[in-house]
Amino acid sequence: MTASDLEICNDTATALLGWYDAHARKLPWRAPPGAPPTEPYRVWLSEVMLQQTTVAAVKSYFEKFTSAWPTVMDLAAADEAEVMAAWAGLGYYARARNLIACAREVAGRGGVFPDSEEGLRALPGLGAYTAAAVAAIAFGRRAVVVDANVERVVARLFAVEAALPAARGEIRALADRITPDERAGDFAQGMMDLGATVCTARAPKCLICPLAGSCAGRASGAPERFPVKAAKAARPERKGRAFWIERDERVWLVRRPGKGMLGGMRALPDDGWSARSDGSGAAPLGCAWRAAGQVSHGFTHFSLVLSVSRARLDDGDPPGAGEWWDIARIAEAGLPTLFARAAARVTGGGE
DNA sequence: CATACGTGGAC
DNA sequence: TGTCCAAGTAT
Repeated sequence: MTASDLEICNDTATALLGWYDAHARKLPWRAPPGAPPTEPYRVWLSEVMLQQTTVAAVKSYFEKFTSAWPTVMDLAAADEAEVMAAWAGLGYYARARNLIACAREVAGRGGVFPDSEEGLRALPGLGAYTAAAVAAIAFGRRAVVVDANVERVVARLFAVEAALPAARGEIRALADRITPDERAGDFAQGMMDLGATVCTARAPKCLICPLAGSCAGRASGAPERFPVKAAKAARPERKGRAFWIERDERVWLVRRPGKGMLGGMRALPDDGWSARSDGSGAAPLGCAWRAAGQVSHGFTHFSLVLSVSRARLDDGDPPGAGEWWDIARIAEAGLPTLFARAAARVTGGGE
């Protein structure tokens, strides 16, 4: 990098930090600019919750988790089923499984998080982004923090023509160039705030952007063209069935296998639908089923039309392993949204 | 490098 | 209404 390049990068960091000082969003897990950092537990918890998830969706979950489990030691000692149920509705449930595993690993270290990016990266559920974010935000380490916001801001700033995901390496190298040695945590959060509120995916607000003066994307006249993205595959539509089995004001719930779709979560019994294929259509019991409606649900890589059937089982064994759950307390079962919607078809609650 | 993995909001 | 998108990680 030439001396003049270096100057441009320093100016970028300075402008971004100045903007952050004045415009930082106030968030429950965030220390104000310049203040002592939030404790590592809260930074880590928020970062895991925020993976592929909007700030608005995370807020209530963050409050719920920090109230129930104020420290990483509390979370490590928590009942797994309670943690999974508390996560219900937030999606990407592998995060919750990894959250528990990570808390227990940290508890084994006396409740102390590693303070280096490399040490953090070795923990379950912490990839390149989260390890860098926690190192920078909680420990003030210089780390190159690249999430979707930073990718977009950097791709526009430098008018990166290569398409994602192949452009990841190039964008990361550019992000490295503009990351300052000091205040790396504020810089990272400032870049993310800028991406979330100014340099937005659609209709970027270049007129109020602190980096507009040096932005190649803006100079090109079409900043919204960046980052260039590869075309996505079409998502198939699958059909499946779910079964509401009722006895004495209770419903039969199962727990899904630890891995795969909705892994580890409570659920209604179903007919084995998956991203790869429709369900078998077969009911788990030979009894009088009544149709209770349909739920259309979009997942990331496929969409599902789920037909809900109900039956009363007054005597005899319910199918497989599971538990009878009080219908009046169905909201506390921690059903993922798909099954919560299916249950609502029967109970009339929610939708 | 590609794929599996949730959900809700914006347009 | 359908499509895109969001503070990604694991395999």
